Amino acid sequence: MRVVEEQPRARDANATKARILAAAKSEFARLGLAGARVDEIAMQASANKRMIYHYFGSKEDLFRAVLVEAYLDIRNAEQELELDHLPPREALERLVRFTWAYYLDNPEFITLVNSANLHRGKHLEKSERLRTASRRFVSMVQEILDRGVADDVFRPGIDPVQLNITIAAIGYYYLTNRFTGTILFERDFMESKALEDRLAFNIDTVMRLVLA
Amino acid sequence: MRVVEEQPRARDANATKARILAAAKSEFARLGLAGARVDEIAMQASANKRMIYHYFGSKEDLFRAVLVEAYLDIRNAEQELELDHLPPREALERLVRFTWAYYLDNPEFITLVNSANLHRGKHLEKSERLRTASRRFVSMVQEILDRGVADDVFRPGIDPVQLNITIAAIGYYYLTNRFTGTILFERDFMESKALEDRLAFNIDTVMRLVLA
DNA sequence: TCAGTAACGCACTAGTTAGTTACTTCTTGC
DNA sequence: GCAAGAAGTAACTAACTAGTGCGTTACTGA
Repeated sequence: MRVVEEQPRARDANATKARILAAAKSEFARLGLAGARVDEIAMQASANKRMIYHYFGSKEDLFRAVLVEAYLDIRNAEQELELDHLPPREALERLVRFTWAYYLDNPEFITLVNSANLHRGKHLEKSERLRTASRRFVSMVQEILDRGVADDVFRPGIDPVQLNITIAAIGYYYLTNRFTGTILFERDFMESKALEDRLAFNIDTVMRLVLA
Repeated sequence: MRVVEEQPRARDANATKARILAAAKSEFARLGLAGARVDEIAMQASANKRMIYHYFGSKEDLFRAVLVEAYLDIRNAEQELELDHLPPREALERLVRFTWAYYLDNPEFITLVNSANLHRGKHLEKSERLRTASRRFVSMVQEILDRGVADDVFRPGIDPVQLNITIAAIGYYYLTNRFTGTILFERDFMESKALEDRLAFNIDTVMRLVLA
């Protein structure tokens, strides 16, 4: 007698791997490496826990895979900006707006990076793909700065890495510490007016930093 | 027969509490709330685990106590700066230098704040002492800005909270993400020259932001 | 001086957790 | 059409972990 039954899922290694990775990203972002539970990741991925060990080897290696993917995602998004088609001022402002929007739209990126650094970066070692992507990103900013200096709108001698760090910092810090910030400073950090104000302040900060 | 024996420790509730709190701060900073182990904290404090539950109630309440202490510590240090005796420019530069030095000298503060925010601030709720301390800090910066505007060295209309956040951000981000930063940007973030450069860049950033 | 109380410690428990064993089921290249 | 390997599953384990029960030891105030 054949009653209504769940179909066994079509077998698809790539899809299963992707579901595990997505569930892991969400759980590691929400609870950190130590706080996340492998069983919970398996459940969220609608996969068997054994599959996690089959595809990724260990909890730490899964975390490693999540981190690499998260970094490649943001570096890819940055490349799609095509800032070299814009005048230097517009290009830089667009980069500041993009960075801010990316953190807002991908809050798990921030907590993953925090977790990676809590563990002193040991899950990110020697990934040549990441280093290449970062190099390309720094060159992109360097080029904007060079064009700005040539046009006499930016002052010379600005280190593109320091500038990058600052652009990231002024958005990242506000968002990662929004909970303690909201409590200590008695204002809602996530209210839309507050977000607007912060973005405007950040654009102003960066422009005053680079303008000739 | 009395052989050589450990003396039972003199009983001192405050000392035991303080040792537990110090050990907890170190462990929570190093491993996060989920990663820290109550047994390890007890061992590091040379205390019995039972004492932790006696004095603090639970692992989460111990974490709460560590966080409140960490915030009160930095706010107290800030108050000792006595910036109101300095001309506005010097006062602001001193604040930037202080913030940077505090993070460098108290790296556990940064990871504790990150952990507090990973848990969405729920361990920091409704501490009136902290709110009072924060208010006093914002007033301090507001006063520097006001004096600067009166002296025509600072431009008017700067929000002291936004300025505070930025001053914290540009130091905090660099240091908290120094591990991934070192890997991605292929430079040692903690080398003394790198630290100097970053501080100089940050002072420059803040000055360009506020100067008239 | 001694009873009451606070500090302290041992040994345990109930529940969890990363990782594994031993198996079945599906898919694919020949 | 079928062998072989890959995908998938359930049940298990050994180690761990927050929290506790219950007893002992040192202070302290009356």
